[in-house]
Amino acid sequence: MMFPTLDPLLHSELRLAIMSLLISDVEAEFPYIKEQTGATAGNLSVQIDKLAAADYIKVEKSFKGKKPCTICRITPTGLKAFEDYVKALKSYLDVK
Amino acid sequence: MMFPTLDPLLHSELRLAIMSLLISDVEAEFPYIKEQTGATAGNLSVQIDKLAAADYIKVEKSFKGKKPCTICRITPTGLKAFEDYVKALKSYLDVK
DNA sequence: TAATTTGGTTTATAAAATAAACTTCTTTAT
DNA sequence: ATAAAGAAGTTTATTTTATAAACCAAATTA
Repeated sequence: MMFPTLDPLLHSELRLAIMSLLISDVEAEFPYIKEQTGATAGNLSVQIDKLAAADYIKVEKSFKGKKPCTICRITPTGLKAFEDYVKALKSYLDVK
Repeated sequence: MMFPTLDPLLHSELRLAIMSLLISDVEAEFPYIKEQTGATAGNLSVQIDKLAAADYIKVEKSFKGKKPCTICRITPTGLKAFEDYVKALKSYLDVK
């Protein structure tokens, strides 16, 4: 096949946005990701779980004062996957 | 929202591959697209229909000798959509 | 003439995305 | 002190999408 497969975990608008954020921001809290992506909390929760299950991100739960706080960070695996995804996408986009 | 929405019609591996082919090749026959994308005929047929329904491509059916022949071409609408999609994607990928 | 191949379409199933409903705890207002 | 509202998520249900399997008609090959 001339087109490489696109990692289905990354080929999703919301998950890609999450990863994109985590690459530039190093770490981000749930509400911040929610605000930046415009996603609903439910959708975001589900997609974060999927990324975490694949070890693309790490999720750390703690308390900020009395409130629960969920922090996400990208992993080396996730970074590699993102880079590979971008590379693969280029085969589709660099049409010349 | 800081991430633009990605046209769901294009944010699909197979449909994107089809569009990518049609941009470089101007026109392509069903079996050629099938071979280049590695898709099954059924899947390809469905996805071509969706692109045609949105007027992203035009499908022309004829006969080549005795055999049916399905030719696909991208439309100006499709080209515009593809360009917009690429532009939108860059917001996700150009992480710096 | 029977089996196989070509060129597809239609239908059914599996997987994914998304939203709606719910939970727990906190803060604010009465 | 208590009720209402808000924050921070999770769980579950629904819808959509992708994909494969089954099918069909005509042509070719054995």
